[in-house]
Amino acid sequence: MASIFTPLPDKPDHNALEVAVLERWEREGTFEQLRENNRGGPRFSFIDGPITANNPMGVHHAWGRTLKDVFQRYKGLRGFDQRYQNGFDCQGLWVEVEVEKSLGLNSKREIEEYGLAEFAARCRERVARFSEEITQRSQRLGMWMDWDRDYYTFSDTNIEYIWRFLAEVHRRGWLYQGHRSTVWCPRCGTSISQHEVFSGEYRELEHPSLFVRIPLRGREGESLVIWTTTPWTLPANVAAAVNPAADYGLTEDGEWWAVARQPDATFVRSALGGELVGLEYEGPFDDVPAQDGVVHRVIPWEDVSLDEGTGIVHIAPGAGSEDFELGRLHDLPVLAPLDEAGRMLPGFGFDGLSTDDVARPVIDALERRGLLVESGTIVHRYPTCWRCRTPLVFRVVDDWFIAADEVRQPMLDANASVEWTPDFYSKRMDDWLRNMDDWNISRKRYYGLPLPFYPCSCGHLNVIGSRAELEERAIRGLEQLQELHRPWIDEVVIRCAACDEEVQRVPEVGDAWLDAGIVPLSTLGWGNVDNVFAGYGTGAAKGLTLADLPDHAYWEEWFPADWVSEMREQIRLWFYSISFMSVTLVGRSPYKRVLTYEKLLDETGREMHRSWGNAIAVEEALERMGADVMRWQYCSQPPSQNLLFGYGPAHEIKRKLLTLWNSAKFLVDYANVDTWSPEAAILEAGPRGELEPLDRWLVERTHALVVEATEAYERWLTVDVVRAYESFVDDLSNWYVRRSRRRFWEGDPVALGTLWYALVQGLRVVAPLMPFLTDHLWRVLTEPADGVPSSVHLAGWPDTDVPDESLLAEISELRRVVELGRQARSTSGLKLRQPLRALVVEGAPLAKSHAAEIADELRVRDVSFGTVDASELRVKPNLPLLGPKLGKELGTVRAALQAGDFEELPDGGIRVAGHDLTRDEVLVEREGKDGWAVAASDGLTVALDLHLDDELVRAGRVYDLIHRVNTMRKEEGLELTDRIALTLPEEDADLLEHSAWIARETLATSLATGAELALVRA
RNA sequence: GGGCGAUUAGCUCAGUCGGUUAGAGCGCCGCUCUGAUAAGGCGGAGGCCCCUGGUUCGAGUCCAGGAUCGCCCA
Repeated sequence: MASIFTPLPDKPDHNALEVAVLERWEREGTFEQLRENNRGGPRFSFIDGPITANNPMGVHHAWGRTLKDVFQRYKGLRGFDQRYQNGFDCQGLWVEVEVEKSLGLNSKREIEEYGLAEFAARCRERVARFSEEITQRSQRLGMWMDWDRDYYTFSDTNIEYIWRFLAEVHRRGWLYQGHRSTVWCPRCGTSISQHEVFSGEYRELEHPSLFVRIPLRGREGESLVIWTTTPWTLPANVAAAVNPAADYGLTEDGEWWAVARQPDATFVRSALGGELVGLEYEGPFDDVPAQDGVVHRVIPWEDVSLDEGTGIVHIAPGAGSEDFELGRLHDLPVLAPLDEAGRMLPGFGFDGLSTDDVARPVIDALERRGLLVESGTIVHRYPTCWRCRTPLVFRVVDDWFIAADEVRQPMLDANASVEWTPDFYSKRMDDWLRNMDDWNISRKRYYGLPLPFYPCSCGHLNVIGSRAELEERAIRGLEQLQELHRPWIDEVVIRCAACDEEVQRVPEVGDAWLDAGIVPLSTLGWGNVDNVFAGYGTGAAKGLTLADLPDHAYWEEWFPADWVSEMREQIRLWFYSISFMSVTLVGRSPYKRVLTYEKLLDETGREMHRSWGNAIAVEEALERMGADVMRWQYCSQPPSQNLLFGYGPAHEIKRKLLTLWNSAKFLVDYANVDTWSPEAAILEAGPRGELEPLDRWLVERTHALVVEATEAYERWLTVDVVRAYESFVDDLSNWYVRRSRRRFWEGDPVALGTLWYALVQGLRVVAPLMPFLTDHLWRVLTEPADGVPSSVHLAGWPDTDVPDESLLAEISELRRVVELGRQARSTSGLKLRQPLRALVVEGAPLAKSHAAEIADELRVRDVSFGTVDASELRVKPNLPLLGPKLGKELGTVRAALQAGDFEELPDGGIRVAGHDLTRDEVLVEREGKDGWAVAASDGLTVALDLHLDDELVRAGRVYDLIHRVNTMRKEEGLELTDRIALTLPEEDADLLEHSAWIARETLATSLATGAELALVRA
């Protein structure tokens, strides 16, 4: 006879199962069906922060992508219409650097020799390749997205939207070209913006540590001592800063130090910093041409630290950002010593040397002239480039900036309306916004957003806001403009709006966060007149995507996002840039809610690094643990903490999932034996027939799960879904199934129906987290029932019936009784196979109706509820009741109770320290009773009668015998249903009075006695 | 220096509205089950809940100060 349910193997093969489910989704168009079902439903707008299509996807990406998928799936189950648009970040420094590496180029000069058009082609190829790879991995992870309609930030459409933003920024007067000190990567040859600096790593680096004497003019024999870790900045020195409020002292050697820095020194003279201000000194490299005419002065600076160095700070406005700001304040000359590649410019005495190479000659020169007080090294944290890990330097260059001051408050206001998960991140966003500098948007590079700035020699800055405007104002170059990228865009020359002269574009490209930041406007068609089918795939994105360019009405519907989710560092990156651009253009936050999360580390808590050998590749994880297990691991994590990811935790999860699997397998196996099959009606109405209390409990327990899980999803906390579900499975398996085994062996349809209901409802609740296993089990469990959706993902959300709390409380009290009973048994030294006569329970009124279950669970003949007659009585105050009632008196009462200084009243109350307390106001526990095992906790006491008689001992032997026989059955390889002929040894002949019992439990068709215990298949 | 977090068992973490003997998983020890078996169940050992003050009848929990760690900004 054919099985009703497809039998399940002993354990799941996650990888194979997931691949099969993926094929089924594909074959049956499951995702398309879901979208079709939800079309026209309420909208849930999610906007995807773009993933860089530049490298393979990592397990840390898989975390974020899992969360995105989980909540879209949840909303899908709840009937929400969604866009499911994935995004790729496609241009900027990150792509360039990887392409450079793969081509073996290592400088800007080499890129230019290679040719910009060719270089751009290689960049696009890389994006095409990795967007495809990331798509495949994401699909394997179970991510449901509209994969043919991704947005690519290098599309001309996206670029045009950014132009429009920049034109608006210019119109408001926020755009300026700044001659400023910026953080610079000497290898990449470009500046790094404030938010990028901290994306790079601070590395422990060893640098020189120099104490240098600079002689004061007009004060023979007196010098200031300064400290620096960057010798290359010394030739650019123009001033020395002192803390005006600090004490300085002159040593016997004629050196000025902050007193705080030389606590043990003897000073021949002392002065406040303020008194030193204005003094002139000889610079350390006055002889170099760049220093011609520079007068070196002492200036005041409140921020001079007295915690390190000498308390006198060397100032080089051309080589440090604070120095530059101070220089402006005090009108100091700016000597910029470095070229684009971080090498010393002519005129500083060390032509062409790198910042590292210059250290030695500088030290030697100082030494020679007797200016070196001390030379050593220091290991300190130093910022490095976020792409190539080269240590960064400061350079004074012309960069383009967007002034942030006017948009700061509106952005703060917008953030005030955003709901953050976890909520404290809102404060971090505020902090970032309050401190944000002007946005450095230009990069002196090649493959990126072409900044549409055309500064004319007449002084007018032309900013082009669209391709149409460009075409209208172009004089030449349009014919070869295949896309809005270098080198083609550089050939287009326009006419100046002010003076009609020809103007060329600046060579700079834009910060990649402009590309990602415009997405809430560009992908949704803000301000666009007509929907353009497949209209987003323009320029470099042509052929990569079929995404539409929607019209403005669509934008109105889908903006702002109901929800976005990215990792924490996106606060200063994507959350910042989308907010900046949306607040500027449309005056409001582009998202209403955010889920953000911490960092992914290896399972021992170390960062993952390929070179450390502890990185886990996505493919390997998918194969070895499977997508569901990965996803479960991600979802188990509170988002405010680092996730420790690895195979160890994965193994634990597999074991937990095995409990679920076994519960399902248990149902399938016995239903197949008993030819029970489910009906679709159970899904909505619950199990049918005469439900036992335990069945009703499982139904309510299931309702409680649905309610808990729903609340957790609504709070965007997957970890609470996981906890709720794991506890549910534990209850289902270790209480319901274990308590109900016999009913399944007997084919009880009510038990089968109840378990089926609980399992299937449970699957629905975690389907978003674990889409494969749930759908596989759903299919196996629902196939025999007509009219059930073909996939759990099409089944919608279960009704959130309010669970019957009183029934749940009843069972939880029952379980406490059993737990204490087990504790009592374990202290008694009598094994569970030995039945006992009696158990007395005190303090568990709710469990009364479950006496039979308690008896069975603890293998006790008689369970009674009443007072345990024990030698010791322990009474404790019921604090939540007595605290408010007694106030300060509570201490006295408590002490008296503890000391045993009380008397029992006839009604069960307690008289203590002049107070009559009712039965409810105290917790009574008892212990110590001869011949009994007593256990107590939280006002609940159980006492187990340990006296044995012949009848009990014989019954214990029967249990032992049954156990031995069943072990033998298994060893002989008998099937569950095989019948046997059983022979008992002569000495057990007295057990034959229980032959019916023995026969039933061992499936024996005949019992006899013989020389030894034996069985044969009947 | 400013901001945001964290600190609970050997490890990783829960801890509800302030309430009685502070929990779980892993690891360790012991027991048990043998119709989940490279599993399951039960029990045990293992805690200065970072420190100091305060509020309170009562503080792991609330408040203040400090320490240490992490992150963000100077």
